[in-house]
Amino acid sequence: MAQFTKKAIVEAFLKLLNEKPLDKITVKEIVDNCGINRNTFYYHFEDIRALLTFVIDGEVERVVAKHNDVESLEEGFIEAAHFALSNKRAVYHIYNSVSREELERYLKGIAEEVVRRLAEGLDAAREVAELDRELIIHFYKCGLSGMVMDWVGEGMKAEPEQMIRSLGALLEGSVSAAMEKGRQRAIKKRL
Amino acid sequence: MAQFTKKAIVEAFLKLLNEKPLDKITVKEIVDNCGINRNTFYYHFEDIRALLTFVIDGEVERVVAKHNDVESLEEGFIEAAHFALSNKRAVYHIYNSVSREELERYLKGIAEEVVRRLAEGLDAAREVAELDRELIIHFYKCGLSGMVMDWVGEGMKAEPEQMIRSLGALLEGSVSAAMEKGRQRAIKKRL
DNA sequence: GAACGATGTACAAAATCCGTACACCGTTTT
DNA sequence: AAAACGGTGTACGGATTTTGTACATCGTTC
Repeated sequence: MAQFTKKAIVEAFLKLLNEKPLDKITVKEIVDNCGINRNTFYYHFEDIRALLTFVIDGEVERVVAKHNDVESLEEGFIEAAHFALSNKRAVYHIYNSVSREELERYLKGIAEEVVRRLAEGLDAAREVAELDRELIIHFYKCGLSGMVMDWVGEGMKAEPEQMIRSLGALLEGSVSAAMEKGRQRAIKKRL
Repeated sequence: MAQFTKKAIVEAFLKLLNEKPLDKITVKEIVDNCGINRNTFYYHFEDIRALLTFVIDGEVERVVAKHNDVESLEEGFIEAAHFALSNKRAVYHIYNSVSREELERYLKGIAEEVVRRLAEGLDAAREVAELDRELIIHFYKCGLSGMVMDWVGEGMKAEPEQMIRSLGALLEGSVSAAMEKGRQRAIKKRL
């Protein structure tokens, strides 16, 4: 497995993304930048969009994977935020090259996984109507992804640590509270 | 060119060398550490010794290559010294795992190239008897390699910048002076 | 002295990478 | 308008690299 070539492509891509917007980057540039053949690029990725997806997915995976409790999930977020900060211009260029819709789709995908994990951990022992459960998750998903979207849109100024810690506390507390209310309504309905 | 696999091997090796002495490191460990097949190691290197040589040679090359004048040569040295400092334990483990003879052979190889370049630049226009010239180069070669040897042996405490700058000045001045004396003796002899 | 783990080697198969060539498209130049 | 240019995506054969498996050897351990 020449895992390393693929990594080199990603690195070259991030490097270029720190210099210019996505649509100014060509396959040839990437390829020249890490000294491989153009076909090798196409062997690993369908096109530049696929490469972008791969990079983002990789980051996402690093956030979500193996982070099952709230604390380690926070760690994951902080890691990701620092990655974003150290590639500020890259994130900026992605943010401005990709449509809002696509970005939100990505972010909500992550947020959903995150909230769902949190909820799973919290309401494991409780009974909550599926509908309420989904509604609540949906709400928090939007809140979370919206926050991240705005954070990037506003130039990633807020401190990741502080922001994420307090967001984490908020989530942990209010998700369980909301779930509880949902449970009570579910009980009421049943009577 | 899977240049990247070879690099990964080197990195894994350096990482391990930061943890334990050379003779405690196995091929399997290296190979496991970067997720490749054991044969892939043997495809790139004959054995661990060859890998060690490769690593050192690579460093040497970075020092000597493209550094033709005294100033840029100093830069090269400082770079190498910083590499050594950031891999302090690795250098320490190499230092203690390899025989003094071998180490000196390496160091003198580098030193010779360095001094010879310096001398070439300085006595290009002068006439110096070959014998004297070689003697002088030999002397400075030993001085230089000995200094480095001791620097490592004493735990690389001295500041690289300062050390190398003053050593550079000393070399530049005294090599040319020595060469001059050599030239005068050569003239004397001729009469 | 048997079991073990590491080494170094051999070889065939699989995976990866490269060179070349081609069709396509949008932009720029003439 | 036609030609030239530069980028994209694809195809394919051949070269290079990586892997799996197996084996003989050697020093250590039990």
